[in-house]
Amino acid sequence: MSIKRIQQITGFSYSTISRVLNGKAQEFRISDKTRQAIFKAAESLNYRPNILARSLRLKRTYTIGLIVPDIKNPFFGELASRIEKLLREQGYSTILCNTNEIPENEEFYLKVLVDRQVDGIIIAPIHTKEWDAMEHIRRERSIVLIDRIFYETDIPWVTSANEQAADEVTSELIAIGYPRIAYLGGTAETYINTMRFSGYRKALERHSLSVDERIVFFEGYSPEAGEEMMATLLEREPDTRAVFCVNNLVFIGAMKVVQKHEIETGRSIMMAAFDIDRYCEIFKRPLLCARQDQEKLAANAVALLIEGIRNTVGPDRHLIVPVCVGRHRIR
Amino acid sequence: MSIKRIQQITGFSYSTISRVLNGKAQEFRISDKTRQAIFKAAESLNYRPNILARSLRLKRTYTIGLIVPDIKNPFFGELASRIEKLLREQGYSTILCNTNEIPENEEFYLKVLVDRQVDGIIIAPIHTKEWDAMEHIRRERSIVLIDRIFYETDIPWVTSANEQAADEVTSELIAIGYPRIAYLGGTAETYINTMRFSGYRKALERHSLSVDERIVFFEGYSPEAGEEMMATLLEREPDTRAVFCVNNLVFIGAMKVVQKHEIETGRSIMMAAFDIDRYCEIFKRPLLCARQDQEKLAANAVALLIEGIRNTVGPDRHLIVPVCVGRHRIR
DNA sequence: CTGAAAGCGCTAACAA
DNA sequence: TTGTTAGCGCTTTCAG
Repeated sequence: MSIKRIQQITGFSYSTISRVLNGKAQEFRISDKTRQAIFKAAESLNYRPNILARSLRLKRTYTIGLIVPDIKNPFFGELASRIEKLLREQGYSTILCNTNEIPENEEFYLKVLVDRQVDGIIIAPIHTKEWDAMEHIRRERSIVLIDRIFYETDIPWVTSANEQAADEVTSELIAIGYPRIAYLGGTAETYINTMRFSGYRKALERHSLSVDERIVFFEGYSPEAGEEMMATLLEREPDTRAVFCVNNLVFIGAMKVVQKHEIETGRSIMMAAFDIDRYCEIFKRPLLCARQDQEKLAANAVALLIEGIRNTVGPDRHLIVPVCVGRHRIR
Repeated sequence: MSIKRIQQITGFSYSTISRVLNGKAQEFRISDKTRQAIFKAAESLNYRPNILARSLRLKRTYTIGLIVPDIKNPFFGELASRIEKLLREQGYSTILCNTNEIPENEEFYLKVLVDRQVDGIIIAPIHTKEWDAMEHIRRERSIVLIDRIFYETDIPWVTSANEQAADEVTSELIAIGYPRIAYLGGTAETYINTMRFSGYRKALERHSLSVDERIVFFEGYSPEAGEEMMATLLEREPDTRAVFCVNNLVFIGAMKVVQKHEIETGRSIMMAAFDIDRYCEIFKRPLLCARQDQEKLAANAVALLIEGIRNTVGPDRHLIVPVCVGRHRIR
């Protein structure tokens, strides 16, 4: 009833009012006093356009869906925070979808977002490849993969240089005197795990070392998985000296076990992991960290998404963001 | 065009189709074969209702807004994760609004959510009291405050027993031999800081100790604030032995400084804070932690919100959730 | 048991 | 420069 209300007051028609309110006064050469009058009325009525009606008409909702596997993970927390901010600045609202690493949830949320007619979707998928529903959806909607991507797809994506960074981390560990490095990984077959493990393997091979399956684990990305893997590892190989964790959460879980072990045995273990820069600062122990560039990940994902929405797809729709590998020790 | 399409195929009218599709077949005693036919057509067309149109008509969007100060903070990350899940289970989608601790953003987001006609809003506010816009909004929309609340308001809220927990933490510190405890707090005047500081003060007073303003700081809730407060503290009082941090982030920042200090001086500092249970598990040092019950916070907030939406407000619209205080040391 | 038709609030094509 | 009007897709009276 709102535009109607303005029309009752000012006497101008729907269209004129709509035009003025949408900043098209110039375009339609609407007289200044008409414009003023409409603005005044709108203001006095505290007019707010009905976004639902507009969206229904325009078939654009200015809403995007963000699907992440675990918003509790500070890595995704920061990513979400950056993405949401950038989208907001472009006038979009963000619907948060937390899949909890459960593939069924991912499929479910995708449907929800389509039903809600979001203009686009940014997703860090659990699935490792495009499935039927997704293939269907992306034909009519802008989608961008972030962090975790599909091996072969022409869906735009942005991810980190996971393989290279894992390679660097492993090489560095070898260089500083740890030829035997355990690997605590995420779920097998998963993109992130595959790439990071591949980097780990390549570094070993370059140094004429080979992967020892007894110290390699693919259990999952959670603290619980980390704890379990580390416990099993130390049971099997109590004199482990170096461990590479696939992510921050696995690191957290592993550290629980490591701390106890170090106290009990007096032997220390060198730890390395992705995205533990926050922890690096507050541990007395030396740590090796591969730090993803969340700013670039988020910025590129949003840029690709908007390009998709505006149908102005650039040439580089697949981006790999460099990762910063660094040793750390409190001085 | 979708219901129209079904009507073209089946020949039944809009209303009949709408009724069947909304499960009102029984209510309107629609014949079985009509029902079947409509369902079949819907299925074959892969019919999905247009939520926008429905919302426009019904004036309900099945969307709620979640406003948090900092989604990067794992505390809010977990809270968001739980809230989103519970809402999802009730058929609601969640719009994420991250204010970044900036009051202007809060006001802005509130407007956005109203414009988007969300059915309700869950907010951990930065503002410390109801401001004009908010007062207006809550008349026509269900709002629930979580974590941070307003002192005097009849807006439903749920928060933790902050004062009591801070009191317990402080008493425990005193009991185990630390009569002189520094307090690293959040922004002054803020609800959380006020309550926790009050608990701290009460515990001291009960033990006939008084607050020493030289070791009390109200800088903010971020790691940066924590780092700065801790640095200033140690400059002023290099032989500080115990510190109480207002939250997990301040703790993180403070720990950076503490670690260095301990290495340089050989003197250790007893640390206590809210919501550092994750860290407790991975530090060798003893730690004292007040752990908020996020499950209850989230569940109650959602329950209150839904009550508000359904207009079935119960008697207890203001809830205080107990906090678990515990010492920790890796065995 | 089923249908006709109004209307949610807005935009835009077409007229004037 | 402004107005008329048709719809976007749905729900729901009111009328059979």
